[in-house]
Amino acid sequence: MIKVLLAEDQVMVRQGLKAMIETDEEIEVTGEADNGRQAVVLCEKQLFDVAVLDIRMPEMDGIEAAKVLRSRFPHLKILMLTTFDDNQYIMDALKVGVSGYMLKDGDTESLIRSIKSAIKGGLSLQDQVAAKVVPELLKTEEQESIDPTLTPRERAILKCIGEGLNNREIAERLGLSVGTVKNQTSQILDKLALRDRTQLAIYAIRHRLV
Amino acid sequence: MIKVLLAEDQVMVRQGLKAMIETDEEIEVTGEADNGRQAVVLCEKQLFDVAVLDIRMPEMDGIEAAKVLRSRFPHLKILMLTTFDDNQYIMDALKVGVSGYMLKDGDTESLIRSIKSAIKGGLSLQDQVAAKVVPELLKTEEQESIDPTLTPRERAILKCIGEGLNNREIAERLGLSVGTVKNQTSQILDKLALRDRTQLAIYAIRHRLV
DNA sequence: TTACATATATTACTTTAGTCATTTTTTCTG
DNA sequence: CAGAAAAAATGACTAAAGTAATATATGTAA
Repeated sequence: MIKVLLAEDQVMVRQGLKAMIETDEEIEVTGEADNGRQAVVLCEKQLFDVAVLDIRMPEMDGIEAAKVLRSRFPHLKILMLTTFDDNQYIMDALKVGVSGYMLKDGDTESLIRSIKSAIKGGLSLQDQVAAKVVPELLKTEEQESIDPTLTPRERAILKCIGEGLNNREIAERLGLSVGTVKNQTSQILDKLALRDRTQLAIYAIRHRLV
Repeated sequence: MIKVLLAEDQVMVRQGLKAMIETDEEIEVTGEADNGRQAVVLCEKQLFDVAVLDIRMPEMDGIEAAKVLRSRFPHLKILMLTTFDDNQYIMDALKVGVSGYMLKDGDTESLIRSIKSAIKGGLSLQDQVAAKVVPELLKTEEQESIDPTLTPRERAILKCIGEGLNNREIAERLGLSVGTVKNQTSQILDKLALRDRTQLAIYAIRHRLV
């Protein structure tokens, strides 16, 4: 039997959710809370498998509560529930490490499916939510392609610069003389049309060489 | 009626999928292909709403095909189908902009749900897939908190260094003398226990100051 | 007001980075 | 093997970065 804690400040919504959840005979709502703080207190007294938290609650909101619960009860799975598909909320929740994020206007089956999936280590994202959040996450992933005229040696040096090494350290690591490293660095600066190693380091990081 | 193109090299699997998909009376498989190239050719002749592509196919794989289809037929929604939940594949597919990524061992309903969701602009990620890929994407998002002992001025200078400015440029931008900028930089180096401005630039970027 | 802290500036100095012309060494290729 | 091409090294130089001690203004709390 899956024990669920339901935290939601609007009583009617909470009762509706409880009824929805308990249509499944493997799941049981064994705790209810009006806000995040109450949810945390309840978790200290009772054992739950899954906590379903509304994002917007008085006193302590869902994100805060999730953060606390994640650190104190690592095995507890957390599902966020909201009417808003606000990007920032989604990001925050994902960073905390919740097991799912669903909109309240979802249907009974998907809520139940999410609870069961959370137990198995899955992460439930409703399709509209995923469609919003994944492109957002990918933004930081994109990297412009690195200048192809750089030789492997030059790339190696550029990488070292991106790690913050000075010329002597680079020379040691690559088995070159300091003078050679300087010369190569000049070459790289030339090819990339940059001015100094600081700009090279920035370039290296932005192009994910390091 | 939703018109679906099904690209999958194993005939039996393809027929199985077709049967599964067509249990829904709103969806119809109006095209079948053995590989990515054929899929592209078919799309040039016929109009489809959704293309379901196997990742692994001879001649042209699903990712390649997806790339081509996305650029030539922007309104066509693409779902990737695979037996492997390989991280790299998922990333590649998401970067191309597919509308979903599902494992072949999924059930009929979820496949149909994904097709319908794709039409509406959703992005279907099975829970196991999302659980793998989202933490991966978040990795690059994390930023350690910046040293709180830095003064606002020092932060401003650090930011400038992170943009690749030299001391003269920083002095101009902030209305200081070059000497002051140097002194402040020394201060920052001291506080952050770093050695030179290159390492400062790296710090600035990693901490999302720039 | 005194005294103290803070921010900025100045000066003089050392070290590192970067440029450039030239040479040496290595590697490849006919 | 000869000779060209590429990679690495040298040395001499300039410019920029970084250090450190000290000076000057400005505001603020005792």
